[in-house]
Amino acid sequence: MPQESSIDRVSHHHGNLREALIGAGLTLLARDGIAGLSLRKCAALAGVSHAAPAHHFDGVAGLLDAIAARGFTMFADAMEEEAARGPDEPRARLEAICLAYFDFAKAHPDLFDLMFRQVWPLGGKSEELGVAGARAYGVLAAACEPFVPPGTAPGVIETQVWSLIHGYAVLALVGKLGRNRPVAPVGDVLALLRRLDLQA
Amino acid sequence: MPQESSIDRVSHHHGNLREALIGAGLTLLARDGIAGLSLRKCAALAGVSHAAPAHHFDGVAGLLDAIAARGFTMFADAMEEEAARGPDEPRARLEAICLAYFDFAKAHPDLFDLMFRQVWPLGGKSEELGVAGARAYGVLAAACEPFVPPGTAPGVIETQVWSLIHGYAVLALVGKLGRNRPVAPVGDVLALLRRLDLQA
DNA sequence: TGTACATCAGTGAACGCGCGTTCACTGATGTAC
DNA sequence: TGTACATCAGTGAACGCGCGTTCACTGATGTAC
Repeated sequence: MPQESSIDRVSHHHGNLREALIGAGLTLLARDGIAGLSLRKCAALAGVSHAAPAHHFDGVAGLLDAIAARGFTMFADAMEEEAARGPDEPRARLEAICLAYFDFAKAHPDLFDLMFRQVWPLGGKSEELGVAGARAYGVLAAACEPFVPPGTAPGVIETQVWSLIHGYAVLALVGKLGRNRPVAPVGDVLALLRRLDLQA
Repeated sequence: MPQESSIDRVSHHHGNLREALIGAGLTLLARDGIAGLSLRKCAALAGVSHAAPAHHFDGVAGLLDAIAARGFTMFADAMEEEAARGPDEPRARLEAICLAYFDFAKAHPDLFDLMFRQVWPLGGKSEELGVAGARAYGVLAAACEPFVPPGTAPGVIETQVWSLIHGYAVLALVGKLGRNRPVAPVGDVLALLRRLDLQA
């Protein structure tokens, strides 16, 4: 019987350490927040020495980029899945996507934070991150497309919808909305969106 | 001639170290970003040993709270000043305040980031921070008040306006808006706001 | 106006910590023949 | 199918760094008398 189990694997070769490190990063982010995320902790959680990640990522920056990229992929997937669950109709799609946007931010607040932080000063530093971020953007933009009146400058409608939902999500996470009123995701998100009075 | 100059002051008593440390924090934030902000660096920039701040703040957390509180005060001041510069009329006031909101975020991106980060997990940890944050919120809320239709639940209109402008500001800072189109603050902010179709 | 003294606000040395990175190394893998 | 060998992916020890905090200390301030 060949040694196949991944549990009592004796080899010091991991198999897919890159994946394991990204997974460890997501776990740490969820458990301890951004402050609890480090290259050494990811390595430890993946059960590997802290020098091992160097064979897979370009320093800690590379690991963070990869985690953020994974985040954008999960994010895009979540929006697409939610949209696919409802009717294939422009308004229903857009509303589903906005709800998924909010839910994702709420479910993974620290990952969400990392994603939008990581994307910034580096821009397209990592190809992978750029692609994943663009895909997520594309999902929202495509859902907005039916509502773009002819002659409107490109990007305007997306920007408006995006600002609204992103701002609501960020403020909800930050707890500021709780000062005067509790957050009521579904109702509020839809009310907010309808306020824009988009016409298909 | 008594030694009065603050430059060649010989005393190891600083005079107003608390203020100086907050000021140093703002400078570091503007120069090196959040990553470049530490208790030791603030002390160094204020020209004082790194053990000195302990006499004025409860650890590094206390210093960060104080810097964030100062940020909210500057923020509220900026919005009020911009509103005071225009006509005393509801719509002009609200538009001025939204523009000031955006401009502040753009002028002090890392401070803005710290403010909204600091306010979160701790809640009202620092009395000073809570008061300053509430004041900034109050400025925006007051400007929204004339647009609250009778019978509307409290906080709803503020939340909508706030989400929109905050989201736009955050996305602009993060550089995401630049992917498809440049940021055109004045026009875009106002177009966004008008989209809500508020009625006085 | 002068003196004694408690309090205040600094200093600077030392501590331990977790961090990212480097390095020589070694055992496993997989390819060439 | 077996052997030689280059490459790959780990180990673990060591490095230096900046961090926040603590501590005994000291000089300046300001109050009581």
